[in-house]
Amino acid sequence: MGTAMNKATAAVKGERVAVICGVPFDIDNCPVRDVMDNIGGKWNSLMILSLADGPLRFSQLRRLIPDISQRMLTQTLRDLQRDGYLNRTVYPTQPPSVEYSLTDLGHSFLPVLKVFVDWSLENHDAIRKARTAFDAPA
Amino acid sequence: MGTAMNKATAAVKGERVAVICGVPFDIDNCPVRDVMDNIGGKWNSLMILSLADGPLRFSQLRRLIPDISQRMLTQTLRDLQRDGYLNRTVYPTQPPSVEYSLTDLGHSFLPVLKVFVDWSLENHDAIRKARTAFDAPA
DNA sequence: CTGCATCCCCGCCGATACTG
DNA sequence: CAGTATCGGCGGGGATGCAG
Repeated sequence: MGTAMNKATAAVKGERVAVICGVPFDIDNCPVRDVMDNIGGKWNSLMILSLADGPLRFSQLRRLIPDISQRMLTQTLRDLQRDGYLNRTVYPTQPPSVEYSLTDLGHSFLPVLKVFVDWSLENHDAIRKARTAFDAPA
Repeated sequence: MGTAMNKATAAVKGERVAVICGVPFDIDNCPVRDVMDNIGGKWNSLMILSLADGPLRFSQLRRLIPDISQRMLTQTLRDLQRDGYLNRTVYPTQPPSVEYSLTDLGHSFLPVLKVFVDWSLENHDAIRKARTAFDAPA
């Protein structure tokens, strides 16, 4: 869900806005899309949920989410920190330990995520059924 | 956010589950991830919102969301139909017209989306500020 | 322990052209 | 009007190895 755009179209169009449900959507700088980019990644929402109950260190997160690679763990954490969801605190021990915790912004997002999680759990079966029905040979 | 996995790792691992916030997350078949895949695409959520007020035809959607290509419009609509969010009704006129509308599942998702949209609008500035602060040269 | 660098595959998405 | 087909770029994300 990138906001990327080549220069040609960028030069032609100017601030196209779609008004949907009374909400103006700036196609080129859409808040919804922007947030979706942040938490739509493979591990991002899981990461925020993991820190809901308190700070965790890198290796703790690694153990909590068994299937993530170091690479993606590092990258996901950096992305979320960059967008203000996470704090990163380095303790100069030997060897060093790094603790991650939710910011106020991160905490404020938890209820949103909860609504999403609840709906997903409740409707996942229906979705899977719809999918297999659709894929069934006509 | 694909649930894809090569056979080697699939054979090795068996039903790893991470318990986060009291909710068990089946890493390999995670409802949250599955739903996120559905509506995390570039146009998907916008499409659902567009149909919130009532059914629309293909060309109407095209006009409503000016920057989408035919290809992505078709594909997005098919994906959402496949997962049960949308109905697709063909009227055998000349030339044919096709109408898209939300299913019950699609309607039930609107409140979830609204929570998400509201939060995004409210916190977009904070996120952008966090981002530029993070990107600022140390 | 925490992280970065590299290689590489694959799927999203755009642009363009063509069909009933 | 409502699609389908094809090509191609770009980025997400996994595997592996190295570093402080």
